[in-house]
Amino acid sequence: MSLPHAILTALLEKPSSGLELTRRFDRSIGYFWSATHQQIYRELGRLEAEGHIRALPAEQPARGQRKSYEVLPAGRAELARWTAAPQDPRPHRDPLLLRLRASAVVGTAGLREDLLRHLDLHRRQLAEYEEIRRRDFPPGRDAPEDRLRHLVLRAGIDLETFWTQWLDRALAEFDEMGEAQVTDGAGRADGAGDTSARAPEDSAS
Amino acid sequence: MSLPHAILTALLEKPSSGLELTRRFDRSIGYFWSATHQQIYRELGRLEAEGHIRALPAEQPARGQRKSYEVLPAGRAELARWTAAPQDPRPHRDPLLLRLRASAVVGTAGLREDLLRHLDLHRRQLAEYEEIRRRDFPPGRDAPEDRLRHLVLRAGIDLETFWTQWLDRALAEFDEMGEAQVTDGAGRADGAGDTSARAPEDSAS
DNA sequence: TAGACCATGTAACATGTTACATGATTTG
DNA sequence: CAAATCATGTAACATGTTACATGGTCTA
Repeated sequence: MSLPHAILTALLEKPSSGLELTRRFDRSIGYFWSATHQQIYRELGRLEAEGHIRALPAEQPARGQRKSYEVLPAGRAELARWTAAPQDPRPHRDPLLLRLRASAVVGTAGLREDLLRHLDLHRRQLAEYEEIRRRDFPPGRDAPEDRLRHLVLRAGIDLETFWTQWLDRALAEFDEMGEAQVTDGAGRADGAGDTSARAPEDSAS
Repeated sequence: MSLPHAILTALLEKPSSGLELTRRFDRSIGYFWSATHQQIYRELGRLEAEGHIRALPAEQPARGQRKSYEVLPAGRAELARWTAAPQDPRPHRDPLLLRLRASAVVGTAGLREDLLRHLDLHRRQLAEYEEIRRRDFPPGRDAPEDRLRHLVLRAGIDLETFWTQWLDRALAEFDEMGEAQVTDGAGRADGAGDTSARAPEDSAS
């Protein structure tokens, strides 16, 4: 239920064509709500059908011609409604944590390299956010809109900081485990294995 | 591509029926890969069809009868393969950050209460994780599997810590903005509004 | 024996992903 | 004018969500 509202926000900030939106989703908005161009075109169609946006009049016809959209009053009202309505936090879904947990059962083979790769990616993302911060939020601006957007950016910075720190620690643990490491993996995929590998968390009642 | 692997991990830790899995997904595994019972039953069916798991023989017939599953060698091998294979981090999707950004354009009405509510929810989750940590990871255990699972738990703890801190700060900002607050919202949904509300991040290139 | 809950499922739909198609514009 | 790239889309599929259905077991 969020993609249309992400698009409405982006269009209110600046009327755009589908491709422009796609590019902006690769930069700013997409940092916390990503979308592919297929999703965006599909959603633009729906939003137009619902009367929330309209194509800017510029006598452009069919395929291959760019088409810009702007938000209509009904769209703005819908966005305001959605923003004000309470919403529960959505549950996390993180494959990397899942793989780590799986590795406690089937072995850590291959994982370390990918942790390193992720660490690098998160460091780059962090650097990118900090560059944006330097550029767009110099000390002393405090229009409410700037404060709100700065707050969002700080969430991104703090999240990436968390990941880099956590991955550092994870890698340190991997190194400490050293030889004692569970490198089993497919080695005994013959299934004669123990099923005693219960995870502690499940011990709860 | 992760749900089947989450289920394989859970079943390796302990063979279970669909409902038992559902409950465990509400507790431990589900903290970083949630799933409803419908998803779980659908996926159990597929995993069985693929020969990755099998129902434990216990002459239980049709509907309404519990059916336990265990992982077969092929399933364990598939899990090991998946765990070792590199995977890119998936992009974030966070409606709350989106709403905050939208509020820079359509007003902050209603948001503060929901931030408070989220703060409360994250504090509770944090307390729950710390309770699990006290119970299951007393100092001095260092079997590799425990270390790996502890690492995962710490990611949960650190993430919830991040959210509580960030929400604290966000609420402080809201209070500072005070009267100057953008409480507009539907107030001028007549659409005569400014479209000059460009977000700084978009100024790139 | 009626109602609550346990346990497994079906169906319909919404959202997200991947692969491909098509016309327009630019550039060598 | 051929090839690359821009811009908009279609189709098929995978995943996730919501609402409901069905039979079994327990308890007042």
